[in-house]
Amino acid sequence: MPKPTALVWFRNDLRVSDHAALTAAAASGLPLLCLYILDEESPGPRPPGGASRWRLDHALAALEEDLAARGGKLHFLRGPAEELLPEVARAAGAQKIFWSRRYGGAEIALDARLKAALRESGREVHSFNAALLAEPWQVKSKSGGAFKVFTPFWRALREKIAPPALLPAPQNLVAAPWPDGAPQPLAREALALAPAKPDWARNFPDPDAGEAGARKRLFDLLDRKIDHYPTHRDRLDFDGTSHLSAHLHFGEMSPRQIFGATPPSGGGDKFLAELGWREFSYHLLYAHPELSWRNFNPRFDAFPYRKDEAALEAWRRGKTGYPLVDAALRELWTTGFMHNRARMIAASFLTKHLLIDWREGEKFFWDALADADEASNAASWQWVAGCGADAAPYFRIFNPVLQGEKYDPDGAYVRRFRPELAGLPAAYIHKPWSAPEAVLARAGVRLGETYPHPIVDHDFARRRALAALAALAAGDTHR
DNA sequence: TGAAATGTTGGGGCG
DNA sequence: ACGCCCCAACATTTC
Repeated sequence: MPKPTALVWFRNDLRVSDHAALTAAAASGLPLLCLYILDEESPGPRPPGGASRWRLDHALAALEEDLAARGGKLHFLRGPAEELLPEVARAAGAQKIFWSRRYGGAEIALDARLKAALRESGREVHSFNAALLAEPWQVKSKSGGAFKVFTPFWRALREKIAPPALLPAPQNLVAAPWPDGAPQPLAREALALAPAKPDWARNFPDPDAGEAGARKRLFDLLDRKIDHYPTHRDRLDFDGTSHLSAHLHFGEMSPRQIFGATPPSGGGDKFLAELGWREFSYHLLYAHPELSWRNFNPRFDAFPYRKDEAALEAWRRGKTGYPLVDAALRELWTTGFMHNRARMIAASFLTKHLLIDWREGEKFFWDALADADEASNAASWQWVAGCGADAAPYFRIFNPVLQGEKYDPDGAYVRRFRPELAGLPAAYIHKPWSAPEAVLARAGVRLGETYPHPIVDHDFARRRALAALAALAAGDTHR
C-alpha cells in the first residue's frame, strides 16, 4: 500500500498565494502531489490556442519555481484528465484531492464526472473558488435569475464581497514522491507548449509571468497609473492599461488580491469596474455555457452575416486599409496581446464593416491572444456584435478614423505597428487615402502597393450595417 | 465603452 | 445703424 497523499490538481490557478485548494491540501498534513495535466483530448473543453500555450509555458515555469522554493514539486502529464487523474490518485493512494473550480460548461461537466468517480473510489474531493470575487451562483437578480445587465450585477456583487481575508502562501510543503505505477510524468519542456519551428513568439515581449510578475504589474498600476486610469486606459499611444489579463487568466493573481489592494476611489473605481466586467463575463458563461458559440440574443440567429473568406483573411492579416484596424491586428501578431480599445475597434470592424460572423473573430482571438479567456472573449465579442448581454446598441458603429484621431492623436500607435505608414503626418496617418499625392510620395507610401486601399468604404459599410441591424431590431418591436 | 445628421445660437462681414 | 447671411461652435436628435 502506498503512503497516503494529498493531490493538488492545478488548472488556471497557477499560484501559491491566496490559493484555497493548495492551502487546504497543505493543512491536511499529508505529503503533497502537485499535478498539471495538459489535456487537449477530453471531449468538450476547448484546448488552449497557440499564443495561450506559449503564455501557459511561462506560467507553469513560474509556478514550478514558486512551489520548489517552498519544498513542493510540480509534476506534468499530457492526455485526457478523466483517465490520468484517477490513475495517479490510485497509484498514489491519494486520500484527498484538491482543485479550484472552473466555470465553462464542458469543464464543469468533466470536473463533476471526475469528482463522482474519485469519491466512488473512496477519496475525498474538495473544490474551491480561486478565479472569481464571488461564485456565479451567489449573485442573483431580484427575480432569482442571472443578471443580464452589467450595472445591477456589479452593484449586487459589490454588496456580496466580504473584505477579503487573503490566504498567505503555505510554507514548508512536503512533496510526495511520484508513485510507482502512475503514468510517467514529463518535463515541462516535453509538453512542447512553446512554438519551435517556426518560433513565431520569438519577438513577443517577456510576459514576466507568475506571481512576482503579476504583483509587479499591479503595483506599477496602483503606484503610477491609477490616477489617470479612467482616461489613459483608452489611449492607444499610452501605457495606461493594467496588463493584468493574462496573469488573471492563468490565475497567477486572484481577483480578490486585486480587489483588496485597490482603493475604491478615484481611478481605482474605474479599474475595479473592469474587473467587474471580467466577473460579469464569467457570470454570463456560467448561466449560458454555450456563450462562445451561440448568440446570447437569439434574434441574431437570423442575421445575414456574409461569408467572405477573402475579407476575413484581410482582417486577420491586418490588410484592411484602415491603419488603426491594421495596427491592432499587427499588435496581436507581433506581441500576442491587443490593447482593449483596439480590440473593440477591430471587432467592430469585422462584425459591422465587413458583416462577418463574430464567431470567426472569436476563434481567431482564441488562437492569437496570449490572454485568451473563454468567458471574456465570448462575452466581449457578443457585446461588440450587438447580440450579447448589455450589448452596445446596434447603431453604435466605430469609425476607425475618428477613433484614431481621438485615442491615437499623433498616430504613435499606428506608426509603431505599421512602420510602412510612419512617414505620414498626423493629419493623414489614420486616413492615407485622403492624403495628397505629394504627401504620400514624401512618406514613401504607395497605396495599393506598400499599403492597401480600404477594403470597404466606411460610409457605405456603416449604412449597410445599420440597415441590416435595424431590420433585426424592427422585428423586436413586433414580437 | 459612437457617429452622423439636424437644429440652434451668436459673432462678424457686408450691403 | 440695421438686417441679412454665412458659418463655426455647440446642442440635440436620430441612426
